[in-house]
Amino acid sequence: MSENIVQKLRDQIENGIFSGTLPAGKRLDETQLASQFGVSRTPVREALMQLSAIGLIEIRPRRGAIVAEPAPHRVYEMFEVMAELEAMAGAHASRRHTQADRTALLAAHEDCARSAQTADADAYYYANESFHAAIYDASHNGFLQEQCLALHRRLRPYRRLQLRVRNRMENSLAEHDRIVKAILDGSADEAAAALRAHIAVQGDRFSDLIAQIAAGRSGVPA
Amino acid sequence: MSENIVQKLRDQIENGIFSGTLPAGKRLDETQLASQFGVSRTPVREALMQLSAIGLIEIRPRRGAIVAEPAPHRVYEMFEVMAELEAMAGAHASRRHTQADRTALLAAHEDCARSAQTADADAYYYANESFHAAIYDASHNGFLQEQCLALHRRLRPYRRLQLRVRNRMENSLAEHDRIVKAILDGSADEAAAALRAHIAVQGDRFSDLIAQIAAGRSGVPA
DNA sequence: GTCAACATTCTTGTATACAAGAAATCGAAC
DNA sequence: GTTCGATTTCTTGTATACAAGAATGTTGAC
Repeated sequence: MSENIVQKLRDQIENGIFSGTLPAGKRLDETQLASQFGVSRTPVREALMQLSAIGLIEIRPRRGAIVAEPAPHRVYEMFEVMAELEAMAGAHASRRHTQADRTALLAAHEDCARSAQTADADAYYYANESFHAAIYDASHNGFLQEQCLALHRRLRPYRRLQLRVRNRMENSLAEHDRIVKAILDGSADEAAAALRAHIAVQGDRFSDLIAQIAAGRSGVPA
Repeated sequence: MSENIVQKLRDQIENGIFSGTLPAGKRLDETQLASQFGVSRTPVREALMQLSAIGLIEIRPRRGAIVAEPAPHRVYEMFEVMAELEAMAGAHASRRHTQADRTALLAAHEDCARSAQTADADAYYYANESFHAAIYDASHNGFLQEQCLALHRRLRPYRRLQLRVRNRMENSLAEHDRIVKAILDGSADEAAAALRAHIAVQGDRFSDLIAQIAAGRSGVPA
């Protein structure tokens, strides 16, 4: 029961950030959070520090914590790194996968296909997470797996926006197909290239989105 | 002056870990550390949590913190990831470097050469850090730079052991030469390959070292 | 003599009190 | 009317007190 208070707080605040209840730039008052969750400031501070370590919030000395608001170009940089890490995971997976890995990867892939067929964006979203997790798993590099999961998680809110884009699900599924084939074939370079492209396109789409928003803002008078 | 207490504690403990004063597996008693540094337990706890976030120590609920003792294969995994991140940084650097980047990279390279000539392992060690930092810098991807610096730092104690190995400095310098040429030439693939090899060899050497120690331990009766 | 259970002690986890720095507001002077 | 400064208030940073769980040692029974 102990120490889970911090964990719980961390998750709650994190959810608040992902769900938009706590928008970027929002100030996080320790006292207020403490009374809101019915605990003292101590565990709140610890939770905030953990979130700060992940990069989700920013703690400015003596000036409190705010929800981090990474500049768009920073998010793009993160997608660049993510692409490379995924490519690496794919390359290793293609060389090291076991029979169990094959099974898991194919199962996740079929889940994605099902969700795409019914055009269920939410279901696709979760199936997609499992798909990528299966690749990390098959890389048989525990550290790489951790890094990928952490970054994947951190980019979640930016990826989520993108499934709305027209045909994104179909395209994504086609890309998955190429990835699966390469991994099961043991073609490390092809797997890496396919994954690199699969992720890079998300960074590009994110950039487009930002550009659109910027254009919309400056073009249309408020 | 405030908040630096935590920073200071973090650095002190970190130094203790790197220097071996706090060996892996050592239990870190909050009360003891607090009285040792003349502060209360609160900032000590915060420092420990930060170190835990980096992965340098491990906090077991209700059972205190111990200096992390990553399994050798985990360290090897970390070198694998480091190799890929450095390769990525090198590739980007070769495409994006500015005149200032060239200058900085060459200066760091020459520093390394000087240290190697005088066979000054410590000096080489620091020059080498600057050399790699210059590459991260030239990648013009701030997030990648942060990730590289963090991992580089975390692998520091394992890298440090290796300069003692015969001819390691000369070989390292030759590898640096290849890397510099590739980056300044704008040959992204060659830069990536050179850096990947440069780091991978360290992982291999680490493995050899572990194997040697294991063999020595089981071979020679205590 | 050994094993198990209970009690004691030690350490962590949480709450609260206190101190110090930052921000905001109010007032005065230009 | 605006700007600069001081005071007050609010929030964070640190210390300490208290509670709860884990580890260890002792005692008793088999």
